[in-house]
Amino acid sequence: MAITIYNTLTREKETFQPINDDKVMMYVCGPTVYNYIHIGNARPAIVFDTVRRYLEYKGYQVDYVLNFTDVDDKIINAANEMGEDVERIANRFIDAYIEDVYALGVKPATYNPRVTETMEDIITFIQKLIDNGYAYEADGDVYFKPRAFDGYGKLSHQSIDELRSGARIQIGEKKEDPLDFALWKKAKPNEIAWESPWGQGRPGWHIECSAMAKKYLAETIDIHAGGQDLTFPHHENEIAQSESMTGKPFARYWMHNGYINIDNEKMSKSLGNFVLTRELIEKHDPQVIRFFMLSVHYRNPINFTEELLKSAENSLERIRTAYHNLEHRKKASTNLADSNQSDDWLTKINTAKKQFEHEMDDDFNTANAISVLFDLTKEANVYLQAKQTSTAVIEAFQEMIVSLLDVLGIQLEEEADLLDEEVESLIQERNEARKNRQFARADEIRDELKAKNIILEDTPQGTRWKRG
RNA sequence: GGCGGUAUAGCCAAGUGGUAAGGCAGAGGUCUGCAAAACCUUUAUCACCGGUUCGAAUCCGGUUACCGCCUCCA
Repeated sequence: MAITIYNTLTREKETFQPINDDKVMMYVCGPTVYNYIHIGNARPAIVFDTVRRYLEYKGYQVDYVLNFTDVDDKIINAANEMGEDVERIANRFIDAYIEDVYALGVKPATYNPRVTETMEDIITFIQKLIDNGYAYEADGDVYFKPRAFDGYGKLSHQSIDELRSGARIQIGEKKEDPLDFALWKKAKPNEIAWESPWGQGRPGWHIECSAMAKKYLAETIDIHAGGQDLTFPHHENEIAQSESMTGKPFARYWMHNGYINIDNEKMSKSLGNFVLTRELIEKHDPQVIRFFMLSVHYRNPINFTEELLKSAENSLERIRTAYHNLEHRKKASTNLADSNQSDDWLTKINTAKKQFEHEMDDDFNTANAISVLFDLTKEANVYLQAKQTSTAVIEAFQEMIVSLLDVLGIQLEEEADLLDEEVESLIQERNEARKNRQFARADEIRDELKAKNIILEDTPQGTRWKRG
């Protein structure tokens, strides 16, 4: 079955058909690097990484571009406040971004272009827009004229006149029309700047994405993604710039993720309720954070609370436990079990795979895909109740769990480390005690180990342990 | 004012015409020396009103509440 994607441009789910049969060109708007990222920034990173992983799972080669906005007003302000130069600040927070996001299981992008490294292309791009009559220079600034572009408003589904009547648009002194937006900003004295045909200055915010997508991908790309709030004006402006420049559609599918609220309130700096990703990672397993984010459809809002995160942790633990119980049982398994019966289970496992794909095909419905994982977990647990199990079936369960979790970007912990001799011998001693029905001593040992964070579980196949 | 979103059990969350997935939490049971893990059972007519339909959480109209974008913002 084909993948369908909800396209903001058409407001419909559409069958995904990339320009090239086996390759996908995907562009995701990255961060402006003037601070550590909060969990709202982490959501698109996780969500679109999952989209990318699924596309790869389906056999596509994905060229994934995520840009860093490493020069703009906010960074310049931050630099002034901190008394550092723009480049240092940007580098520091780019490193921090990469650290945070990799901890959350996000794969490295194919390209991470930076504005400061794309200056030539940006300037060429702007010049072409001026030459073609879509933009004009005014005292060292360059502005784009949305009215010159026919399709302006098609992404956010606003008519240009309604936008105009929006009371908050202010007329800049140099703009010919209040809707015009900056492609190039003249440098203030002593401000970081680049040489251009219009004098010293730096790019406006929107032009970088148009230039980078073209440079690293193509004039028409497959998927362009970002947070919901970028729809207007950022993405609308990108479309205007790119399509004015090339005369071709900019992106075929536009994807936008929903917001995160904190305790049912919008996360905002003025409310002081934003949660930095790195602080959260210090306190919580990043895999749990990722699992939590994916437990809601990417277009819906997520409410974040510690309680909900705890609930997600318990949920994920169920899958992990099943995996580890399979691992423990594998040692006692043989391949002598009735093969017909095994085939039934292998069929069930394969059905789960198909179901998982079906859900992911449907606009990356990770919430439902996760429920399929729970179904698979349940099947595995039921299977483990059998007196005799087949190694092949156990391994098939494990492989499927691992491979589906991998699509979601979640890895199970590595093989549990070995216990030291002292603990081993305590477990031995406890088993002896149990054999001799000395339960008081047995329980004592169990409590003792529990205090060391080692939890014992007795099964018909022997005692298994895990870290608490 | 324009555009859009959301309202489903104690909590979270899927579900765009056919009689409510899944998870967490709770209760009862099975298994266990006791636990743990697991399994079984158990908890909803889907914000409200009206309409279309043999049939609607799902379509249409209206109401209410909350939220987002229209200005930097994931």
